[in-house]
Amino acid sequence: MVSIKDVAKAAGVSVTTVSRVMNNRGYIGKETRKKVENAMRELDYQPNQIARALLKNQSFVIGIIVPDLSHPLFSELINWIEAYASEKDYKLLVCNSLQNAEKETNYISMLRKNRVDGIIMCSHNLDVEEYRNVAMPIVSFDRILSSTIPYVASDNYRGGEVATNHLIEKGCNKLLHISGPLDYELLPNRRSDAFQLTCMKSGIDCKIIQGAHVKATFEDNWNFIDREIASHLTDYDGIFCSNDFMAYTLYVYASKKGIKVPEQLKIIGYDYHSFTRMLRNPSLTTIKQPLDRIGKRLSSLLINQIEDNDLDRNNTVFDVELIQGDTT
Amino acid sequence: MVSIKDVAKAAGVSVTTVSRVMNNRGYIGKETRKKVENAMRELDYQPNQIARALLKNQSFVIGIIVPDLSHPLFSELINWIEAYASEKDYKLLVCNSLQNAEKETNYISMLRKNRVDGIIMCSHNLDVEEYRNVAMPIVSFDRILSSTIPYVASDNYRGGEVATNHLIEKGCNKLLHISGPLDYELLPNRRSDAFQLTCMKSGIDCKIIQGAHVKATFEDNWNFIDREIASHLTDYDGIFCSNDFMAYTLYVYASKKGIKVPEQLKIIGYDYHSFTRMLRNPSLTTIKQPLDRIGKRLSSLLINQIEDNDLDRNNTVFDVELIQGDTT
DNA sequence: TGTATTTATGAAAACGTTTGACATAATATG
DNA sequence: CATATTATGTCAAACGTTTTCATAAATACA
Repeated sequence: MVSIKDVAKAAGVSVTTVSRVMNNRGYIGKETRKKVENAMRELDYQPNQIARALLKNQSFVIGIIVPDLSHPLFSELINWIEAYASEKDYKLLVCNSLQNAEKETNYISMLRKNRVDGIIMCSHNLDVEEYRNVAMPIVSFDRILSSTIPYVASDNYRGGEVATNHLIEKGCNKLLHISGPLDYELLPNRRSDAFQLTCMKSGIDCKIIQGAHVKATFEDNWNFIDREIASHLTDYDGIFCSNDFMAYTLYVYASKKGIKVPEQLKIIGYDYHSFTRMLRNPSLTTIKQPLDRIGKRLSSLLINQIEDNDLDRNNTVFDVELIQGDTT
Repeated sequence: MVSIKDVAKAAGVSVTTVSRVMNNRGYIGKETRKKVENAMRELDYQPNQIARALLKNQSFVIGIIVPDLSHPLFSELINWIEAYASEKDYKLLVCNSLQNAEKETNYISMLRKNRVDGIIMCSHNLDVEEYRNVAMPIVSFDRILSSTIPYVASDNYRGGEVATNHLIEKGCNKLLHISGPLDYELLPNRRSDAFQLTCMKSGIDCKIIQGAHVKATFEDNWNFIDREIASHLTDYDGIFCSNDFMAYTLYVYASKKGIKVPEQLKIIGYDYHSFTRMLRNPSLTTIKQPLDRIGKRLSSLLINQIEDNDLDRNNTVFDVELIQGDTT
């Protein structure tokens, strides 16, 4: 590959001068600049960013770890993160933890070895201390890792509250909530807290069943419903699902069993990612997380940290929005 | 950050020795090895891959350019590519061209500057010569770039044929095909060729309308149908859409207009990505591209090229599969 | 004219690795 | 005992940049 030396030789100047032309530093003669620029063009010179990164100790790469690359929630998030990051000249190294703790550890270590400038953690399979030891700018999506690691999330509590109240307002008396796994202390668990408290406040019968997994296929969800919910499905007149896939599967299941939605059973989901936006038969009532803002915020928060400018570095919680669909 | 020098100092040996321990080269005393390993552990030493990359002229990073990161076709593809690449210790730098020629050019140049080991091109907004000048291992998805750049695709012609014949077998007489943009010479255009030829062979009336865009939302598709198709929708009894989103939108449109699917109108799509796999109301009849195999193949083809081993380097075309859904 | 300032350029060190060329000690071979 | 082999380790160059320092020429100022 052609290096700065080749350019220097071709232009008849020193490498210093070439570097100065590239970076617009110091004084450069008009003639010299032209000679150098011509040489660069003729040789199709591509400055080696790796060398630069080594010297400056800054790679302009940020790593992102997600639990499932093919999940619309995360692919959309990555989409927005990339959009903002690339504006600021950062590139994205994507890692797919597959919800596997060992893989996640390995990815973190890999990112450290590769001297990325920072990490966006969207996958959470480790204990919080492990993230604290990373010693590198981090931001987190949907989980509090430590007081020094900013997080971004939608207002999960409010989302759960809005969803629950919506069902109640629509006349539901007996509510079920299908939550995600509640074992780790994740912010989406607040949806379930809100569900419970809101029901209590309104004096409404309610129940929570765990079972909405990120990586679940339609069949996984279907089987879960068949196993855990089916027998007392008619006991409920409103169900709040912690994600849209589960909500959609539940709709299909109920329909197939002859239960009319929304007349007999009302269903509300959570997320409103690309899948849900495309869905029209029926369209799903759901709670929208503003993935565009979340993604941009994750990037900007991380980049602020990296560049150590004293702009905003606070945890950010975005408003959610009720999307009225056909299922309530 | 702690460097090899710090480890050497802590272990009381030279940097060469530390390097030897890490890479298992040359002779190392048992005691020495232990001392070095302890020092590495104690200092939490992370060998700088950037320095390594500079020296070895190999970054173990591959770049991938897609037209839309949030599109399930590409996020699934990336998912599989990452799976295989990470097995082989390669990392993925993702780029989102947004179907914009200038952005695509910039990304290619960026990837060159960053000395990625190779590029997987899934976005095609430039003339073929531009790719030939890249001077770096490349593989391409769904487009022939040159005789030296291997491509991977599903058997688009066969897919179009299977789809068309399926409609005919189901009794359709007047067929419409909604194709993607046919301007660039892309392999998916073969679906349209196949449609036309198959109809001719069977002596069936047919028409092709361009309009299935990758980045289209439900509304975009809806408006397109409303504008271009609606008035003569009842003229057709079978429609082959070049992607599943268009097929789904069309289904919803037809239903809303009181046209019974599949009784009065049969609809078949193309892709069978995560959106379609989740869809059950109705499930879509479609042609499946094996994204898992395509993704793995793209990676392995590129890595073979990078590592210059004389394993298989041929263009690869994967069989498609008819997925029988409720819309035909 | 003399001197300070501005402009233009180059040499060399540094970033963190790997590696080929050596150096030395210990052990084996003849 | 001389020599070859094996084991262990050190030195320094190299990868492609940026940047500090030094120097030289040109210009400005008195």
